[in-house]
Amino acid sequence: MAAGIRPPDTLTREVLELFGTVVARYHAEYELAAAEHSLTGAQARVLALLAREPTPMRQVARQLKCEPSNVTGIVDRLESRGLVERRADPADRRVKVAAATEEGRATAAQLRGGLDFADEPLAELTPVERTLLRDLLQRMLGEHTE
Amino acid sequence: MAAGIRPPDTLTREVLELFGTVVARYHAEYELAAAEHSLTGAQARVLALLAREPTPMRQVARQLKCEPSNVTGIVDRLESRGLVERRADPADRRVKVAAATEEGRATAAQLRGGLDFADEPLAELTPVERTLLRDLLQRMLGEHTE
DNA sequence: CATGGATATTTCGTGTTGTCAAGCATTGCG
DNA sequence: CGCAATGCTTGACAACACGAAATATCCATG
Repeated sequence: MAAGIRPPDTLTREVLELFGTVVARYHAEYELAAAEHSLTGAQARVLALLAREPTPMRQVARQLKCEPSNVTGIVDRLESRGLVERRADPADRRVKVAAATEEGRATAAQLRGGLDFADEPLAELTPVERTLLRDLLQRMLGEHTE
Repeated sequence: MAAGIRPPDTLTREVLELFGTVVARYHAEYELAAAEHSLTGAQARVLALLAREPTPMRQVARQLKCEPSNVTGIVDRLESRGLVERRADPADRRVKVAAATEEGRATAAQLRGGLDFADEPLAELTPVERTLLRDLLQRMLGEHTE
């Protein structure tokens, strides 16, 4: 915090590189798990989100960090497969609440189960290590939470 | 290792969730950093790759985990901006080696510098913690390395 | 050395994701 | 009421991803 200039720390670089690899792998695994249910990554993400709780379109967009117009298409495709449905919000007739159907929730559950990427190696770590990892990650995220 | 069945460990779930968040943030930051150079995420990834060392198309595809036909377009766009060039491989006239130009390498360097996401919070960790984080990540990746 | 199978790249067609601008309905405030 | 703000959709467009087919080159085998 003292100096604005940060020398190119080898260790930091190394960790960054590793994170990049982890991110890439995580993505690939997620995409793969989704594909097993004939879903794209984006569709799987939205479905997972809606399986948690019904959500207005606009909020979905916010959580996906994309434009609302984009969500329309994704939900369209999920809806046409019967995994999601649009409901009217009685409190505000402008908003449409997207909600996972019974089948949608089942698919989301299977999807979560199939996401075995980090699961497996994580199991190799001792509880102490896992706790440490969790804390480190939390600190990394805490710094940038808006 | 003993039992095939793994109970839904709360701590593991928590870490997984955190990884999901980290991945999401990493992606968003990367996309943003790329956008500042009028590049898409995919273009930035390929450029970073080629700035390291010239690489045949097919290997780029392998590292990107995508179809070779896809790389053609991405390199096309980078080439049209003068950031990348295609060279013939004297040893095998089938392969085209994509290489970053001088300008491409400069852009890649700037891009790396702008990737301040994990950098910042990582600086808060002690060297011991960073080392631990590195080892944990390596173990996670080591299990699944092909 | 010629034939043919494998490999590297590109092209084409298609679907999904993402953006932005415009449009429509509804809400809520002055 | 009038009117800006809000929520969602539509349309046009670029990028990206896949798969199949085309082309060129390599290499092993006969």
